[in-house]
Amino acid sequence: MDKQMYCYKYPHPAVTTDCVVFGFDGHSLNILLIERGGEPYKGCWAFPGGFMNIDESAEQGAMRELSEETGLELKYLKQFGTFTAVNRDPRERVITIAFYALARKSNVKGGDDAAKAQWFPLDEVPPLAFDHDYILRKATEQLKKDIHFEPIGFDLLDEHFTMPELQRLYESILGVHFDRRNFYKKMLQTGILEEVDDYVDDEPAFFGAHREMRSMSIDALFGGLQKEEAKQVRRKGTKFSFNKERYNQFKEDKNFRLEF
Amino acid sequence: MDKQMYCYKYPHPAVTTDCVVFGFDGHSLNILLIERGGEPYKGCWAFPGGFMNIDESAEQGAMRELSEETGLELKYLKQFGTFTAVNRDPRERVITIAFYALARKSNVKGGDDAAKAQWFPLDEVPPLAFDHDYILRKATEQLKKDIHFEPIGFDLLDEHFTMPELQRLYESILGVHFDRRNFYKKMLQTGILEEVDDYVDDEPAFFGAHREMRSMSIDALFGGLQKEEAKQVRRKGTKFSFNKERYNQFKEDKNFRLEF
DNA sequence: GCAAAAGTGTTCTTCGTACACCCATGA
DNA sequence: TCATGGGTGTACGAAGAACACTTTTGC
Repeated sequence: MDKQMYCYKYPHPAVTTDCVVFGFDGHSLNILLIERGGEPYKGCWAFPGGFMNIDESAEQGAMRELSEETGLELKYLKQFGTFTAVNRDPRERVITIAFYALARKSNVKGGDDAAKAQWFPLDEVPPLAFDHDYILRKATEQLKKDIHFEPIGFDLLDEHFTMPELQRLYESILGVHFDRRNFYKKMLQTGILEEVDDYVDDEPAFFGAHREMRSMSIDALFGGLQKEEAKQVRRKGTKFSFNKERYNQFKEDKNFRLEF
Repeated sequence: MDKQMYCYKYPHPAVTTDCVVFGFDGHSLNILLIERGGEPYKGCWAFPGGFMNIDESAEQGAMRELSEETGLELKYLKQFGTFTAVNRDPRERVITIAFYALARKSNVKGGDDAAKAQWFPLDEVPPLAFDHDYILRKATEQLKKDIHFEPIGFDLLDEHFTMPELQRLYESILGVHFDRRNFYKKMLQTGILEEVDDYVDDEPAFFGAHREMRSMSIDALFGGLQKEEAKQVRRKGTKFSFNKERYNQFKEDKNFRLEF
């Protein structure tokens, strides 16, 4: 069993997958690295990944390795390049198929192959194993391009988020600063955001309990005041959520853009 | 020699490259296919490509195969995806790294591995071998995306081209129709096009030969007429060329777009 | 109560789009 | 001479960019 070998008439490269996992801590963009437990590059930081099995697709392999090494179960991986330089691995000829993933930052623990897994802010990434520095550069370039056209930013935030959080995310990814008012306007007029009444429970008991029972006269009496009051109560940082149905409608419009 | 085998502890997939070559005949977008001379899919049409050698990168392999099978020597290949479905090749586990290329349509002759190579308009492509139909769809999607941001269209045209030619190219790729005036305006205001005086030799001998010798009085005398005449002579379809230096300047501007 | 962050509207400029006529060429 | 295709300018509307003050919250 141990001595079984797989033989081919022509030499075959080994094929690995690598996964660049992005996360957002509210202020800067991070990536998830594992410290390599074995040679080569033992002790160096590298992307989660490993050899693709012969009976799985690259996507499946990348997800399996990600789960084994970090415990993360992500539904979406984006393939952004395959790296084939002849000497990129000292062991043998290895090509790697690279993906990026977007994670809501949660606790990530080390697994089988990884001594440990750890988040690093993008501007404090240590030198990486293999050609992973180069791969990282390509991954961030691709993310920058993609976020202009797809609502992937929301995969990096909690389901409910505030507008300033969203803005900081876009600014981290694109490395630019936006005017707050213009950002609000543009995001809202895409139509894909929904305001969330996170704080509706805090509103005065009268309006909460009797919402359906109010007579016309009470409405008229409290009209202006009621709106004012509700607004004040709700505002502790207005929360929004991404509305996927609306996105599916809007993206058909040729003029729909998420661009800035 | 014939019996030498390459053996590995774990099974390795074979790795191929495939190349989707786009060409433009002045009216519609074409792709270059070869008729397979061997099994599997003997007699089917497929992209030029083949097994990657162990001592070459995927790019090198793709260019080598392209040259061997079609005689084309192209400087730029764009990697747009790696296809890894487990059963995509009946022989063994094969993954393919796919590129697209842009060619100025010239005479392409069959080579070693290909019984013949032939151009097909995109809307008359026959059923293809392996998963090449799927790969073709991905290639055209990628080309559509890329042409918004990179001046790759010019690689499909002769060095000197007319504005209507350029417009037909964009319309073929994007599948839409543009207003001629708006297309002119937009293309010219990108600043990356240069008008070419292809027909300067045709201008009246007097102005051609004596350009530097004309006295003020003659200039004054012929002023309006001269401009008119020169213009008329030059206009047999104004030719433009792509100015790479200017592109390199302009693309730094954050507002630079080739989009429509 | 003070500092930091959230929320909100208007103006100006730029860009996209819609649209019609003249000229040149070649059948 | 007629039909086809190339070449050009303007006016309107939409979207982007610049910009300041008030309210709320947390220390």
